[in-house]
Amino acid sequence: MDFFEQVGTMAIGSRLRRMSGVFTDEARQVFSLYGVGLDPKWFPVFYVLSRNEQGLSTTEIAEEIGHSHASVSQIVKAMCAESLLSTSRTAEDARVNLIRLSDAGRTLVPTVTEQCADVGEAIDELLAEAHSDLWHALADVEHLLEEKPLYQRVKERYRRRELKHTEIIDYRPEDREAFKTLNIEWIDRYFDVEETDLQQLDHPVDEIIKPGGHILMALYRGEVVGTCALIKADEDRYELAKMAVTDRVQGKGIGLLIGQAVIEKAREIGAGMVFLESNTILEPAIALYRKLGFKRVCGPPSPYDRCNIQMELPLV
Amino acid sequence: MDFFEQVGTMAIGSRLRRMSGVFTDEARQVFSLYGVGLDPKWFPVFYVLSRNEQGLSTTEIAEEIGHSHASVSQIVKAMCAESLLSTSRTAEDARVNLIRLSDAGRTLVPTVTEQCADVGEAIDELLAEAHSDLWHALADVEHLLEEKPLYQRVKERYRRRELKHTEIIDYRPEDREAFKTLNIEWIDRYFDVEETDLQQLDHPVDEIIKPGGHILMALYRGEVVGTCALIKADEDRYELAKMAVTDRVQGKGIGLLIGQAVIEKAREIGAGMVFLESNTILEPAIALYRKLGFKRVCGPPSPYDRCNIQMELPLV
DNA sequence: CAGCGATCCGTAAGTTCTTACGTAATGTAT
DNA sequence: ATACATTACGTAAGAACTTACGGATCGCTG
Repeated sequence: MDFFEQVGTMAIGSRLRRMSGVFTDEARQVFSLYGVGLDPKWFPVFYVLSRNEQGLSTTEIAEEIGHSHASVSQIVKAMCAESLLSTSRTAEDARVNLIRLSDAGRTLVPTVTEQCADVGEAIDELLAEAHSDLWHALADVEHLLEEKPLYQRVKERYRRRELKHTEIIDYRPEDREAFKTLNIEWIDRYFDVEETDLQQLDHPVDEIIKPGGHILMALYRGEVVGTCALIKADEDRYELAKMAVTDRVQGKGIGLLIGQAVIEKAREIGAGMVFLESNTILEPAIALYRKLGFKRVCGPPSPYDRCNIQMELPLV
Repeated sequence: MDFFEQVGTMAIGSRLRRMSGVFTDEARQVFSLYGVGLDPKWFPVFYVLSRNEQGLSTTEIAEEIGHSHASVSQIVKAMCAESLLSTSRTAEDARVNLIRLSDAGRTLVPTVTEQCADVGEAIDELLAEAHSDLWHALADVEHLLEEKPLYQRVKERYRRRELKHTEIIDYRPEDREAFKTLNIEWIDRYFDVEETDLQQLDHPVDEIIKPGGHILMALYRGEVVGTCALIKADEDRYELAKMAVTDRVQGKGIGLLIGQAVIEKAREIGAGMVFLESNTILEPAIALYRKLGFKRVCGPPSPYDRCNIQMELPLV
């Protein structure tokens, strides 16, 4: 059982579960000590009902105690079987089940109140003996997780790790095939490939690079997985286009990396601004552009049918 | 959901469970992020096997990760179905199922190791941001609960509370019936009622009080629930006998209270020592006597058949 | 007022453990 | 060597929730 020592904090989930199990077991004993015929799992329901004399609906109880409504429904059913509760449909709304303590249930309140006081004190004593404050630590962690879930924290690290295996390079002659495939792949999924597309995809050097543009390729573990072009519009303005990252490496932040590299490239060559055209149904892409600093603008109509949004990023 | 605020620390069990649920959900996402086909619940098993190249038995894994062997058995079955593990009976003992990672399983180790590192870091970061140290708080509480379980802590309070409703008084004429019933009740359960018993139980005043002894009665919420006699043996020595507490109020510490009162009474009347006779099958009683300070001695044979142990408590 | 989505609830089934139980293999005491 | 307790294991069933689903009922909309 030195498992926890070995894997350390990573096993915090299991550890919390185990500890909660310990408390559950203890609770069982405590409840039998006080001799009220109350199943420990009924306690939360009993408690909220004891301080809501006028009764509560299933959903209200569920929200109050943080269970699902189904769970409350089951507990209420069991407590009714012991005739601790009485239920009735409300007059105003025939859907809601108004639940309240029965007379039998109310007779338990004084004892349960005493029990609460004793248990509360005992736990306070327990927590006070510890060097670190478990109760506040739980509250802290709860808040911190709300602010930024663990998944996101891990993902940041994951990306950082994956980016070490990612490299952005300038277009090489052997990338011609990949440049085309990567783009066709996604255009085809959402739209029809247009003539303008094929023109550029088939002749990247003539159509993009020779006129003063650039093409960057993203390599992941040595393999081409993404691309993005910077097409010269005029002396000052460049278009970010033909951005594509293969599905296989989605979620590693490679899109962001190649986007940043393209903007960096634009700065290097003295561009005053970068613009792009896209479609609002490509939500992740739009989010990425926004993250890169692009703002939506209304410009002249696009040569592409599929575009319904224009964005730009001033560089000076 | 201000339930936790209202019931306070008493709901710590639920709170721990909820938090462990949050971590479990997060874990699910993290595991899918890294794309190893590993069910989060398999992780502990996978982990211990990854650092025990030579293989482990079901029970060994269970002990290591703190699950039941049945749980491990089920997990192993599932992992075998995905051919992540290989199992074989050992040569020395045909009962044990030697479990180890298969080749397929071993190929996951590097990725899982990376994942562990990332998750570990992320959680460390998370915990470091909190003001109180959750990890150490858990460890502290675990130790404190081992030392003195919650049940015991609550019980102390319960008894204290119940003792407020308990009162020890001197024998009154109207207690004659109760004095007899309380004693017959328990003697009858374990032994046969003897002639000596009946003599004293039927004539407590003549047999016990008039010869210089005392009888105390315990009242719980005004009702007689226990009794104990102090019988004069000679000028210096008194016998503690006829101690009985009704089942109904067992566990409230009333036995201890009445015992202490009897010893107090013995002190008052200048006794040099108190002795008693009992039977070792009455374990709770013996434990109580010990708690009162009595030590086992070997004395002259008892007039009661049922007695096989003698104890005494010097008062000076 | 018919139509339709939203809401409330109860039942069923699933999840992830656990305890209970039966079986086969070992140890051990007679 | 035979009987009996012990150990290791797997299966089944249970515990305490959850999610999924479907049936009523409501409120709104045209």
